[in-house]
Amino acid sequence: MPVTLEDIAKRVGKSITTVSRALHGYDDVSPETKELVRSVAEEMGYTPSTLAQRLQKKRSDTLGLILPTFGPRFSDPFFSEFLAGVGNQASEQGYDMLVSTRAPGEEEMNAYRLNVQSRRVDGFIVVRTRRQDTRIDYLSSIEFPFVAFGRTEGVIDYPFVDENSLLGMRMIAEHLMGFGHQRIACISAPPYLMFSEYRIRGLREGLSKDKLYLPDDMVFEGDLTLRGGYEQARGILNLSDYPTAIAACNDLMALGAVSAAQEQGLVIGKDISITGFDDIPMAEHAHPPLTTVRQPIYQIGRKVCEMLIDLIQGRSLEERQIILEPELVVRGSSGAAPQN
Amino acid sequence: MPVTLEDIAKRVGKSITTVSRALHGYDDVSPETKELVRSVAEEMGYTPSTLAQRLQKKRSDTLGLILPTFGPRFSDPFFSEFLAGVGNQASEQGYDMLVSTRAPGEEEMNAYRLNVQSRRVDGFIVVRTRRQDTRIDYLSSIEFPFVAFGRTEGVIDYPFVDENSLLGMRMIAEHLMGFGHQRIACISAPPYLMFSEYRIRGLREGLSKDKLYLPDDMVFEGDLTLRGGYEQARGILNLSDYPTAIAACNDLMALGAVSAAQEQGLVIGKDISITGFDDIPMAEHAHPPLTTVRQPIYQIGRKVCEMLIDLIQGRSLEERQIILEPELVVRGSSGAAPQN
DNA sequence: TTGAAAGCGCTAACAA
DNA sequence: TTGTTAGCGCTTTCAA
Repeated sequence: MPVTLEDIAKRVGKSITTVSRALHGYDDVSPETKELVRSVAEEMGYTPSTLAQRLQKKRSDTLGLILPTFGPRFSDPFFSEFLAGVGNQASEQGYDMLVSTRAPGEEEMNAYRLNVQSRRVDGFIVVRTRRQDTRIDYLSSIEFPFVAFGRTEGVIDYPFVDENSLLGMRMIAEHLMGFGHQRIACISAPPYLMFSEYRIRGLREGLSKDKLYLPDDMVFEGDLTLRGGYEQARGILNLSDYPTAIAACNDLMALGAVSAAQEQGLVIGKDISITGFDDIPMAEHAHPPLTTVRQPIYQIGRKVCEMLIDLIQGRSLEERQIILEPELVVRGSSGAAPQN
Repeated sequence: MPVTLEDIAKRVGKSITTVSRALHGYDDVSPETKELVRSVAEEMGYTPSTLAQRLQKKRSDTLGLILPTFGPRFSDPFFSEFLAGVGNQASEQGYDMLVSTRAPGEEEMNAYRLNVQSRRVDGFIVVRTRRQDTRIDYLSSIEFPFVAFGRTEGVIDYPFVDENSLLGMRMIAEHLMGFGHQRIACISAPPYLMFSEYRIRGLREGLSKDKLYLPDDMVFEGDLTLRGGYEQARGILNLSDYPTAIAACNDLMALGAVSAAQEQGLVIGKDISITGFDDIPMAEHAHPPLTTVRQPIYQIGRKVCEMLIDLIQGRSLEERQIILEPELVVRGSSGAAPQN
């Protein structure tokens, strides 16, 4: 049986209240009592029951994070790194993190509702935002604390952190055009995701500066996985007059595309250029290393978490809506457009 | 303010006790009351306070999972998949999952102790076991429920799930020997990890069947990351008379090794064979796809979680110690040894 | 079939 | 400086 305040109280011959206050360092307890209580608590190996503390304080000191995933073989390096960021920040600030995975849909919404209503978490971190995002609609409507990683369509009045995808893809466009590429394909993300639009638009806008166009039939929708990138790239490479560059909307798909191109005997960065987005650790160590746009995922995780805790504790955020400027990382997977 | 039992009690003009029993479907409540209570609860949007329930039941209904990670750029596909398995099983059985990341060491042990003593979790899942594992020593010594993924040195009397690494690497050895490889290097895992020993030993035993040897200077210690595999492989390829095959102890390092070899202009599966272990999703989609040993990571996660819940709920396990037989997956990264 | 009362372990307002 | 009391929201004996 774990040691309780009562056990200590009995041992030192004081009331539970006094013991509680002594342990919290309140200064309306005599130094001697304080010292006594502390040493006895230490000796008895006392640790307060979080359950009891939480019930009394009416807080769970817990942050919720529901990862949107499809199928069992979930393995997105992006999420693991984000998770590490959130998790480390949370534990530094004394918060627990409740993690689960759920495919987008009703089940997912139920998970949000259950966690809210049963008061299991004090706030949520919402990742991979959608153009119309029922999670955000719900949390906003009940004024439940949350911070989003990403934006949604329309006017946004909730706190979020996002990277400037538009600019990121514009940089990719300029980079590729600088290499003389004129025919460029895009492997995009599912259109219901907000960043999908930003990234395609960024690419379009970038290309238009040199009077280049990205026709709709040069946009191939991928599912953000390696396999998805691989499959879309195969489709692209089967075209009679396939493009000289492929800009994928995340690194995983870019890596899949690299794989498909190599399978056809193409030399990446020479016969064809392929770019990604995110700069996951693997991007640097792929062969050839991937030209991509860096998002400081771990740092974003920390930041989002910190904002959420501020929100929960009623502090006002100095920055409520943060858009990070991306950084182009040029590596071997992109090069001069082939002449012919 | 959330709806409480008391609110409902007032509305229906009954006692809190009766409401509680009605909602739990006890049959010492009249059908009418039961029906009334239920509809009112529904209408008022009642959800019980987990905090209160937990305090009263003296259970947290929460499973702990502390991922051992080094540094911020944590992105191990292996863990994400395992996490998904554990998480899905947990939520199906009504358990929450408390996840955190900690580098092995004192901080990590403190996290275990804190979670135990503050009664934040009912049990732990211990991953990536070490030869001498203080986490397991600690949990065993206080008889706290846990299930390990992996084994430790010596006699084992705790519940675990593990794959047969020994056999897995033996299969790799046989596979490579079948292709005529005679000089084989190993990129191993940090030696404090238990599976590191099994895998090296498996490789050794396998090779010895054909009277081949794995000298100590052909074992290169990697850190299980892409970069680690890359760096060790570069070292290996710098040897004047480098081996014709590299057996890495996990897929991530194998992929790093592939990258290093390709950088030297080698054709994988022809000039040099490289194998992995785990069969992470990426293994299939790498170029060339990776020959490896499959571990059903997601399923293992589910199983470990299920066992832990059985343990917590006092059921006896039908199988307390499970060793899964591995499956060799032959793909393009391995082939006939080059002649010369 | 129902309710009163106790208690899970803690914090905090108030009184002494 | 300390203790008494109440209460967080729930479950569960015990008595009616």
